[in-house]
Amino acid sequence: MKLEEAKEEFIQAWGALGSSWGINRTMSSIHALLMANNEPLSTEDIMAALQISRGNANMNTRALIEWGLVKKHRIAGDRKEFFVAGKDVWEMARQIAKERRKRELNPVIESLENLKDIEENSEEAESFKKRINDLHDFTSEISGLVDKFTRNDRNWFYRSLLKLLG
Amino acid sequence: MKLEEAKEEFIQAWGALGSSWGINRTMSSIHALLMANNEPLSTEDIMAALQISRGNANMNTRALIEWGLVKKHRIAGDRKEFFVAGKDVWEMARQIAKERRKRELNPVIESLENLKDIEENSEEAESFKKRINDLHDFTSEISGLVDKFTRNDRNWFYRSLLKLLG
DNA sequence: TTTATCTTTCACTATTTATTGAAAGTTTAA
DNA sequence: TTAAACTTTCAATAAATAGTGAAAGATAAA
Repeated sequence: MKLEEAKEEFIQAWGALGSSWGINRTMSSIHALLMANNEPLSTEDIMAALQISRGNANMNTRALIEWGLVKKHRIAGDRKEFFVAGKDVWEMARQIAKERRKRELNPVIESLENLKDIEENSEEAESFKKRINDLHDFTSEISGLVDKFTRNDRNWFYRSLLKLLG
Repeated sequence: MKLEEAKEEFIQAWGALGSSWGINRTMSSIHALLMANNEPLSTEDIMAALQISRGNANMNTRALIEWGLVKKHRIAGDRKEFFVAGKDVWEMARQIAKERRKRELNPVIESLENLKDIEENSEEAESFKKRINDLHDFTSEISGLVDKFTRNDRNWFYRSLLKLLG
């Protein structure tokens, strides 16, 4: 397989993965494009490579920067902004986990906490309360795990993971 | 808070969580509705509770059954089909993890494997190969972890998790 | 300053995804 | 069988989401 061909297929696959995880296709394609290229790319490079508009390229590079997956990069003597993806896969995973925990897990946990004080005591109410409680315990544990993962250095998590995979 | 109010808020929250994870809102709302109600509900109950069409209710209950999150339930003397959600949160999480691994993680791993044989040896190609390799190692490890989680009984995973959280 | 270069915004448009509802299909009791 | 009760399908439509491009906003060299 040729390098360019491989890059394209990778951009394709990564874009598809993103979109099945609620991340827009262009955002993950840009991420893949930057991962596939060692050198920093400008907005225009991205526009050309993915055949997208300036506005779209701009919005999505900014989103990637917000997610901590991409950094701006200045090249001396050039006024353009360039972009590079982080090179460490574990660091990338940590950033994604961190963001998703903040954006999605935390609101649900909060919401479940609010649901705990139901005034009724019927059998139906008790059974509902139990489920909400189980769900709360579960999500809190997952949240704790993700927190450990995002806080600690990757070696710590890696060792634990290996132990777990045993 | 009143029970009915709590149920509605729960359906709301669960629906929102689903849609930020690439699962359609109706599907997760139905799941939440069934989790919130101990008794089996019919398609018509679901239509009425969520104000959705018959076709939509049917498609999404079927999807939930495919995902292993909901079961059909027959009530003696009634020709309708009724639906119930599984009661165990860990079992639910396992089913979801299992499905998503199959649908999303596995195709990416396969795709990354295909990208491994690049004929070029330039510095650029080598760097790309390394990233693909790292990504492959990472996703394979995650896949292995998810596999353990979905295969083993929950006590095993629970113990490991506690160790990890420890 | 001014002006050229680059970035951001946002109303509009296009695309994708979800939903409807009516018709076709299936099942079961009589 | 037949017919009522129920389920499924799918073309049409609606809703949600993503993308465009031109204009406005920055920024920095001259």
